[in-house]
Amino acid sequence: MEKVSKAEAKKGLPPLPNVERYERVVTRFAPNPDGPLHLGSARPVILSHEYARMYDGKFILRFEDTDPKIKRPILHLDPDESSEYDYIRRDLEWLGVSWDEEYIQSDRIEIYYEYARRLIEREGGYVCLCSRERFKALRDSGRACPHRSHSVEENLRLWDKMLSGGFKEGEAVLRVKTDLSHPDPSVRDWVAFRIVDPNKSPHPRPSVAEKKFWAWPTYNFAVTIDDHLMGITHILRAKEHLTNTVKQKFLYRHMGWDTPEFIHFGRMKLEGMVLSKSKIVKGIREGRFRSWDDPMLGTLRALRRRGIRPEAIRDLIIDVGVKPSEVTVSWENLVAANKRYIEPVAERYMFVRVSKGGKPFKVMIDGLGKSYGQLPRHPSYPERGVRRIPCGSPEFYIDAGDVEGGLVKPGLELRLIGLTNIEVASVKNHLVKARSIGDDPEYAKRRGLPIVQWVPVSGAVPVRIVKPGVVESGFGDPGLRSLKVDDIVQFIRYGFVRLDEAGEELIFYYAHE
RNA sequence: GCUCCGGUCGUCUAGCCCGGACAAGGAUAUCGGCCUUUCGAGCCGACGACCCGGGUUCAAAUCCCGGCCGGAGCACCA
Repeated sequence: MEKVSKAEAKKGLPPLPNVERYERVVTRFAPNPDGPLHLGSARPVILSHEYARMYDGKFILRFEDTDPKIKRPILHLDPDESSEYDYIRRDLEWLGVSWDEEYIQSDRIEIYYEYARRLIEREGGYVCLCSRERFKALRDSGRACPHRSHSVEENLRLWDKMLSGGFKEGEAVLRVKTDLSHPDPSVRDWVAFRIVDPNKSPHPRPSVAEKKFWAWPTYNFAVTIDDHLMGITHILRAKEHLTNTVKQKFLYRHMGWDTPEFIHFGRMKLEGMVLSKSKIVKGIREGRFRSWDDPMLGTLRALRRRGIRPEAIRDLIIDVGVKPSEVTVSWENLVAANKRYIEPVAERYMFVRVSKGGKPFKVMIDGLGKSYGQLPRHPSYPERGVRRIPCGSPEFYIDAGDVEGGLVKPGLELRLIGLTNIEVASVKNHLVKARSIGDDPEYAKRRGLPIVQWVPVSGAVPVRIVKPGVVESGFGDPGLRSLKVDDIVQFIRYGFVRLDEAGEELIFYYAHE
């Protein structure tokens, strides 16, 4: 009860500006489907979705796949995906985000063509035949290119030629008239459509490729048309889009449309995590990462595999809010948010590591008068009961770190949690001899004995734990056999882990302490 | 280089628009205590910040100017 209310007590988002101007708040998330989502992309998702929810509005998912050449969309990431771009949908669903409408821009090319025509007719755009270099030279000195003064008729004729494949790549573009003296040269008459040869660079989606489009809208054009057509009222995006907003406002003006509210926030990085798509691709190719869900990565699927809960990510993003400055969230902040969710549900198990060389440390206990140990499933919730851990013989594996760290030495006393107190007699070649000195936990407490975890040799379960950059091996207690894949448990004195694969050996992914 | 935008405890954040009850609040981390058959969780306490310099004002974290530092953009990418 306490913990739940604490997680929910997280402060909400600040109000959105000018909500009263609109009948209903409409937000959207518009990813380029060229890779799975990561923590950075989760920010616009969560924020947009959360605001839509907060105002009982509408949330739209829109795939922006209008570049078949440079940022080629990826259709599938996993073999079992039935439909195109499913990996994005899965990431969103995992995050707990649901959308009211979904669009794919490559299905809407003809719509953009229609609005391009209108733009030309409203004298807001023109077909430019300058080479890239020539236009740049003119633009940088604030001069118009000769095509800017073409008549509407001439522009329409050239536009049709663009559509019908009459121009090769680079020979013509459709430009939006802006301000030739705008301080930012990239704003001056920006490109709305370019030519992409459908034979050389077919769109990855077969249904689109077969239409053989020659003219492709740029991001700024397609976004503006769609945002208007879909009735988006509040656009939340990273501040890398600041100049895009400037550019898009010219198009809104040409078309006679009201502009929505633009809200820009800084980038969000996660300390020590690789988020950059290009770095991930490079790392996978070079073999430094196993795949898109390598535990070193900040992709959502990597975090999920490690046992990070989507609720924690949501809390974190809402806590960070919409500030325009860049933030680097520390891993500890995420861990703290995550613990709030997993600590109350994670049952306790025991795991011991073997030594570096792969050999386990074994302790043989003289005078152990019992055949099982006992551990509460969760110490804070005794009502969940206790687990009996049978031990056929008085032989146990103990953690290599405890022995190597000096906790286990002749003459020293310690307590095997939930089992017994012992006095160590000797330590030789990975074999510890000890004798039981009673089971009383009060004794251990009074004497301040170190309390360590253990695993009975009979029934010990081989365990591997994948951590960022390393894999640790050891044994887990027999109770582990009843776990299912995806279960998150706590290994006592080790940390939280998620069961990833259950075979003869159990493979866990490490979350955090 | 040019054009924008930012700088509050180690980290994240509230406050800044509309100066005063802010000798700056919360979270997390750290340290100490309590509790506990985990070095977990919980509870209590401690530590800890307004980038710097000027100006305006009775009064500045809040307004103005300069500097420094950081970020984003400068594509026929999204």
